[in-house]
Amino acid sequence: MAFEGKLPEKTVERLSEYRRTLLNLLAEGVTHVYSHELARMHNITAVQVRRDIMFIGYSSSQRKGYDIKDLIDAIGKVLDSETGINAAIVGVGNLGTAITAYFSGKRSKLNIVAAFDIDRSKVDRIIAGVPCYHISKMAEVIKEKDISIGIITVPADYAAETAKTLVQAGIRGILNFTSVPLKVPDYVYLENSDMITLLEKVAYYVK
Amino acid sequence: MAFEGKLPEKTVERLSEYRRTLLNLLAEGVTHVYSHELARMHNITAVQVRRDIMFIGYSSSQRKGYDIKDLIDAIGKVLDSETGINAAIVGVGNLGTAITAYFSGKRSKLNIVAAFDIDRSKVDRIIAGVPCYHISKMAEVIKEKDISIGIITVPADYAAETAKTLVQAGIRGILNFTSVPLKVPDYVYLENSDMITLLEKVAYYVK
DNA sequence: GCCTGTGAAGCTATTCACAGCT
DNA sequence: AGCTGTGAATAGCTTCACAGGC
Repeated sequence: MAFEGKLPEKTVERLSEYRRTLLNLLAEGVTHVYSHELARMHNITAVQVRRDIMFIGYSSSQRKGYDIKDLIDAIGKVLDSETGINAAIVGVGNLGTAITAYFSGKRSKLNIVAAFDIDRSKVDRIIAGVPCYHISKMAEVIKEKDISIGIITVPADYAAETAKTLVQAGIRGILNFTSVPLKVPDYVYLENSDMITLLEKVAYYVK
Repeated sequence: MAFEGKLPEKTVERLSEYRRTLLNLLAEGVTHVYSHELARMHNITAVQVRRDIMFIGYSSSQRKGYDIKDLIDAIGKVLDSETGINAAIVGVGNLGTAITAYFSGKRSKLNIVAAFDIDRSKVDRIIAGVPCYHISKMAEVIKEKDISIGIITVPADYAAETAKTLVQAGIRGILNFTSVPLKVPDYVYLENSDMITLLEKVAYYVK
């Protein structure tokens, strides 16, 4: 019966990863896993896996490892919102399209339900299963569709104003794929993913 | 005179970010910054900035803040390889194209010099300034062009074999954008960036 | 015997607090 | 007076070591 405060960031990330592995295993007909198996698949230690699972308050009833189905449910219980969460993507370039496509029909509790772009040729079309609106409609559509997460994949020059519009429209979380550091109020959760930094990091350690 | 062991991971990431901000400031004609200014621009504390700069052994000579040009050089001295580093991207879909485009002509010490895909319609063309080869040529081109970093943006099903081929071809670092956890030998530096996990993380904290 | 759950130790990263420079 | 550089303290994360269950 998982009921706890906030989990460590790293644990949240890994739980998301475990879950996908577990779903794959389940699809292959596997019913149980040991912590050391899951660990090996993720290149981490078995203790780490057990620690993470401990955080969500799940316990394996058997000694045949964790019951995969139960574990998936337990992870869902802490990671997912009961009501479901809607996200929108702003910037339907290559990156935006890639991310949208990645998601099409994957999750049930977390969905990209709208895309926005300035380019009139993209507007009013369906991109990877998601309807695309003109950016001038952002605030309106966000409220209408109860969207709480904004994914920013616009060119750098538009990043700041996009973030501002999203915040004003009442978004609660932003996933920023631009290299521009954004300013958002405390109540908005901001996660950055900067490819240039990632590549420079790899380059540093390769050197 | 920066010469030190290995920097903390987070410091490496932030240095990369500082550098881009500093380059922008320089382009605007600014010559000096205080740690607290740089900090505000990145939503972190001034101590953090100073600590990071301390790690690279740079000292501001003046009390007018850090000399931007000098600081950029100092960061370059630790982050960049003297000889330059070449990278290749495997998988020229939307994501691969986006990343390649992001990089076109940006860095001088770090360049994407080749792209690979199975799709014959993409092969032998120039994608965002980078020549695209058929994946069967991977090992050959990697050796020929002295490529030491591989960026994986292929569909999940091909991720594992792509990594294997890259490693066998002598790559030293991998930047993995698929959601598949990869197995690589110790001497290969692996960095993962998983959009699904990032989005689920935002969803968790928004909830 | 082999696996899980977990207190305690160890390590990494951030923040505090302040001395020193100009 | 206002900024930088840094030892010391704290917080966050991972690993060790082992008790307890089948």
